Amino acid sequence: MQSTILTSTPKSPFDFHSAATGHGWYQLAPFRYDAESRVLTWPQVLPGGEIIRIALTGSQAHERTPWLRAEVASPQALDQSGRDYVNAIVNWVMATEIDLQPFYRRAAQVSGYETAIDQAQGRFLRSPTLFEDFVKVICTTNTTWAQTKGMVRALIDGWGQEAGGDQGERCFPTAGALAGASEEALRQRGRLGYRAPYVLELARRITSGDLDLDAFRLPDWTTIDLRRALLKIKGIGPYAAASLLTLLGHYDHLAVDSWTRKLVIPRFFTGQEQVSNADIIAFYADWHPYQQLAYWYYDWEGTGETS
DNA sequence: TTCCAGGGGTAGA
DNA sequence: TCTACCCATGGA
Repeated sequence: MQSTILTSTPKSPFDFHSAATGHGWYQLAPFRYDAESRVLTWPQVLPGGEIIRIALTGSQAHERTPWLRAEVASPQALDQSGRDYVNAIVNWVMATEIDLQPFYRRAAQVSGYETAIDQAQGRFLRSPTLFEDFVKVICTTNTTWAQTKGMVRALIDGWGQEAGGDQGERCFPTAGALAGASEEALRQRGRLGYRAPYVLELARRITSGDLDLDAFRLPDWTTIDLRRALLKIKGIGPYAAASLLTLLGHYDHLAVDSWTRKLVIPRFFTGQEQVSNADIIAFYADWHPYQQLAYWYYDWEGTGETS
């Protein structure tokens, strides 16, 4: 096993722990996060089929110069293209390119965002591929978090490549691997239930070249067009599209779901009956284009609410 | 047993 | 665009 160290410089400010744990993704396999040592690890298939293991660490909010460090264990030493590939992946996963300063400038004018600013919160951990994020988002719909974790685990156990190592780790399955599965197997063994045809169609469209998820990363999408394109994919509805928009760095579409209402109404609409979703969207309108960050990174716990 | 989880597709209006 | 209805799964 060879070891390669790769380093990069995220946009300032950057806090590795905040970036890793900003939302629940770090709890989903094949990610593993050690909160004590603050190391995020996962096994990764390279385009050539080689399996590597990535261990990420990074700077804390108050360090003068932000840094991200990837320790890569691979069967053979990484060549330049392998290093470039891993570099691109780790920076994508940690969302290091996002400039949070405009959001902080706005947030500094109101209370409730002191923790977010102090701890450099505002990034959302992404999976190495958009396929993985699309599947995981589909696995969060109309179910509990415990079951989401179970579905992702079952997909990895059933269709992910073995990563070696002493704990029987596996990679997240490629689109090709899931495209070859039967719907029945995804329903039962993958625990996807009625989501199975959605994941299967997604995997098959990608494998056939009918759908290129990476096109969604292009910077020239308007949020409204991107959302419209996401909604055309089977299994992606308003909630899932909003989650994916956030992961893709579009924060100017606030998705109001049952959880949003549970947090926002008692805090900002006390005593009001019949608060509509439109009322909540209007409440956040002057945060444009950071509505989603304003909602997500408000210090709900600091106000007695739980999140 | 029944309900429901930070939904989504479809038919029908 | 909106509403009713159905869709698997598993924990409470």
